Formats: sequence, structure tokens, C-alpha cells
Amino acid sequence: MDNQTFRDFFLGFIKIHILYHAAKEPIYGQEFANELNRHGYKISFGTLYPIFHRLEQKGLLIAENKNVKGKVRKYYFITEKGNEILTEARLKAKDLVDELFEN
Amino acid sequence: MDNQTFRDFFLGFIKIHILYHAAKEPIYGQEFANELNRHGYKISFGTLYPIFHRLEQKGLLIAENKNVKGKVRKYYFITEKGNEILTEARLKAKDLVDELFEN
DNA sequence: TAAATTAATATCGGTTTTCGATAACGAAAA
DNA sequence: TTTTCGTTATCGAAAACCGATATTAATTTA
Repeated sequence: MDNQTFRDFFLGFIKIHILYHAAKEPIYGQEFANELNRHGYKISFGTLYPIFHRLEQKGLLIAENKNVKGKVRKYYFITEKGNEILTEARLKAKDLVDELFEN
Repeated sequence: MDNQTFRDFFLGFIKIHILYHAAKEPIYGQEFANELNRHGYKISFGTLYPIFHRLEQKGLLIAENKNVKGKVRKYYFITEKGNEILTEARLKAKDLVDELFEN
């Protein structure tokens, strides 16, 4: 599967994963990108950062700057609304994937 | 979850489902849209048809016109390459969704 | 204390995708 | 020959994507 097809199919999954990870513990861009890389998924910062911004605008995440070893990180926390959306998205995602394995 | 968020998260899933359904039996636009509706998912024809076109351009689907009761339908069949991509996508999708339920 | 380094976020501009609305198609029916 | 009807195609504006480049801010080095 070429990269373009991969992103076309899976960028939505990655957005749900952002909520999922932010629900477990605050995340920031570089770290999240690194974790994606570790799993073999690549995403440009020009794509990733605007996604964070939009999730924040929609009220699903909240950002908080934190200074770590002299570098400013923008940590994202999930909101209550974000958690509700995550719960809903998780179930829908499961249904859709389960259906792919029927037959 | 508002419609825009839904599409943002799930349009990729729907693309995989197009391959999945085309692998089971030939599908055409209206019917596929109807089935999505039945499951509560909405997608505009201005979005759906170009998706079919791109999947065809990439060699994952092949189209064939068929005349049914005087109406021309464009049936899409999956190709061998499409089947390979589907198999790969299905596994990746499962992994990603399984991870959403860890913890 | 000025310059360079570093980890990180932000944004730019060109391209692609999305999408509601509207147009076009083609066979059958009127 | 016009109308109807199920269906596909396309339009134009908005949004998203993305690789590249710029910016930020504290620390280290000179």
C-alpha cells in the first residue's frame, strides 16, 4: 500500500487515536509523531499540528504549554466532550471493523 | 458527534468498506449510498463518486456499465490489486481499533 | 553577553479532497 | 418527440493535506 493510499484510509483512525492517547495522558506533537513512526505510520507536522488545533477548536482537547528542559511543549489534554466523542467513535470504529471480518 | 467530525474520522473507514463490498459483489453508487444511509452514515454523491473514480484510477476497482430497467448503472468490481490492498487495510484497521480498547 | 544549538510549534503556498448543488445522461414510457 | 426517472458527472468554493521553511524560547557555548 502506497503512502498516499495509507493516509487516505487511515488519517481518520489516527485522529481517533489522538483522542485516545490524550485520554490516557497528556500528549504533545513530537512525541505523538514519534510514536506513530515507531508503529510504522508517518504523518507530516504540517498535517499533525493543524489537526491538534482543530480538535482544540472543537473543544475536544485543551492545550497547555509546559517548559521541559528549556523547551516549550504544548501538551494536549482531553476534555469531557472529547471523552464522549471518543467513546462514541471507538464503538463506531469497532462496528465498522468487525463488519470487515464478516463472511 | 456532529456530521463534520463524523466524516473527518470515518471517511477512511468508508473507503475501505467500498473495497470490502466490491469484493463480495459488484456495487454501484446509489446502492452503496443507500446502504450507508441504512446504517446511519451519510455521504454526498459529490464525495462518493470521485472516490470511486480515484479507486478506479489506482487500479483497485474496475467499472462496468450495466443497463437495468432502462437505467445505466456503473458497477464496480474489485481487482486483484484491490483485494491485496483490502487484506492489508483490514488487518491494519483491526490493529488500530484493537488498540483503542486496550487499558 | 552574544551567538549557536536544540527541541519544539507554527505557518506558507501549492495541491488535493470534500461536498452540496446542479447538470447531464440514456433508456423507457407517455 | 417530450417527459420521466434512476443514475452518474461535474462545478466552484471551502477545507484539508503536506513538505518545506520559519519561528520560538530557553540553554549551552564561545
